[in-house]
Amino acid sequence: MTLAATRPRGRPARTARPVEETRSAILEAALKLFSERGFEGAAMREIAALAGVEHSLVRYHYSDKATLWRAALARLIVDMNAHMAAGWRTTRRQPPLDRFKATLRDYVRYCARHPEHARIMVQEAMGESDRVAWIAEQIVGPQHRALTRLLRPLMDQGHLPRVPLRNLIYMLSAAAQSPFTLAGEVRHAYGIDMLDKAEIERHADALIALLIRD
Amino acid sequence: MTLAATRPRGRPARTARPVEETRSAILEAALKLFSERGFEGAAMREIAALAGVEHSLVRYHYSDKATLWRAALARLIVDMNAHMAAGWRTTRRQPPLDRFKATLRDYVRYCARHPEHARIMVQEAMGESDRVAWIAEQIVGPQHRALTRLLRPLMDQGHLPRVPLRNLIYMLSAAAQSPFTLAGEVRHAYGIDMLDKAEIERHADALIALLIRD
DNA sequence: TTTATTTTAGTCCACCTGGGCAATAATCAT
DNA sequence: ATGATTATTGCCCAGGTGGACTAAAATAAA
Repeated sequence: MTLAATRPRGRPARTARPVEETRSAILEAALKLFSERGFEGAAMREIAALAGVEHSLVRYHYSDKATLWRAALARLIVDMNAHMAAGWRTTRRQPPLDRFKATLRDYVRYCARHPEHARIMVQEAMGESDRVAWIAEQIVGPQHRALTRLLRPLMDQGHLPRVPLRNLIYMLSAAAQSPFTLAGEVRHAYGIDMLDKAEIERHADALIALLIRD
Repeated sequence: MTLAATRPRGRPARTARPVEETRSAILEAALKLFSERGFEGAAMREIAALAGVEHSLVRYHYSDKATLWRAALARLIVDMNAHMAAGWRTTRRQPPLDRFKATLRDYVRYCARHPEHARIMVQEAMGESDRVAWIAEQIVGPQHRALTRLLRPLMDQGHLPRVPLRNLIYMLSAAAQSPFTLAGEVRHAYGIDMLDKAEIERHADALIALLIRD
């Protein structure tokens, strides 16, 4: 009893964009909506719409909602590692303390560009879902091990406050991320756009001043 | 065509608990679920169930989902103000720097006991909802004004790093909250319970060491 | 060419969602 | 005692949800 002139089923003629572009668009949309509304709050149909695609296609590429979530986060990590590694290489021959300062600044820039990162971490870190375990194992573990190697010698030389490394890492990351994670709040409370280049650098300066003792 | 022996409609005989207790239970449940799953993710029926109440009753006391959310957050603020004000009074005759340290410690304790607070802030701070505006006006504004009055003289005396106050406030709060907001992650990554008394005090020590220069 | 695989879109479903509404006992005011 | 108000429940609804399944064109393989 179909009466409206509906488009026929199936793959449309005139092929659209290449597959990798489609997958990429889906992951990007997923990241945005998961970070804005949480896992349950983000609807797959909405993610599909944002990626300009039908909702069944999302389930074709990523069979589950959970699978989609994991794929989106995996991409986030790859991006972050690439960003930080690039910055790390460009400071190759500098003295360790300067190198650390540059890395901090680089991390602040990353936080500004990818506020979804911290937001998703917070959203998932409480519930009983197995997503927490996945995050802890895939992301937090490696990241903290790397940070420990970086921070310990600096602390031994007195450039950092002498506190348990674990606590320092959590304070450091949170302090770097916070104004960008809460950018909407800052905008409403202060009328300031945290994504402004000058604001980002100002915050990097503040973080360095807070941490480093030289 | 009802065939099962269903309980009759209406208020049940043998009155249950007093109203204020019911309302309180609802707000508590709401706070828990909103913080764990976000505004959209938390279902009113689930909130009701957690409060041991039928879902229509939630809508009787708090007509909207949005209204319920506001009521829950309002209660959170009242609790926080009470907690912090109490601590503030007990340090009455101490020198300002000691008083500030004690306040920091007290704030860390509050963060440990109420991780929902920070989690909800993060969850709402991005979307376009009017809840962000509400938070900025009702919570962030007053809080930051009070903190500014507290921090400025200490910074002038060189007890704090000389950075823009706004950035300092965001870094300070985030650093205090972070390991408790992410308690689930910490548990998975380090096998440590952040709600343990010793861990809480350890983090307070770390925060004080990070901030204060004397 | 024919055939199999890949990538896309449409449809259906059982379930859950927030909200609306009526029923009803408890409580309070008169 | 009676009538209004308060606090609670049960039930209904239109709309949205994730997921299973089908239809069909594009592409690769034979």
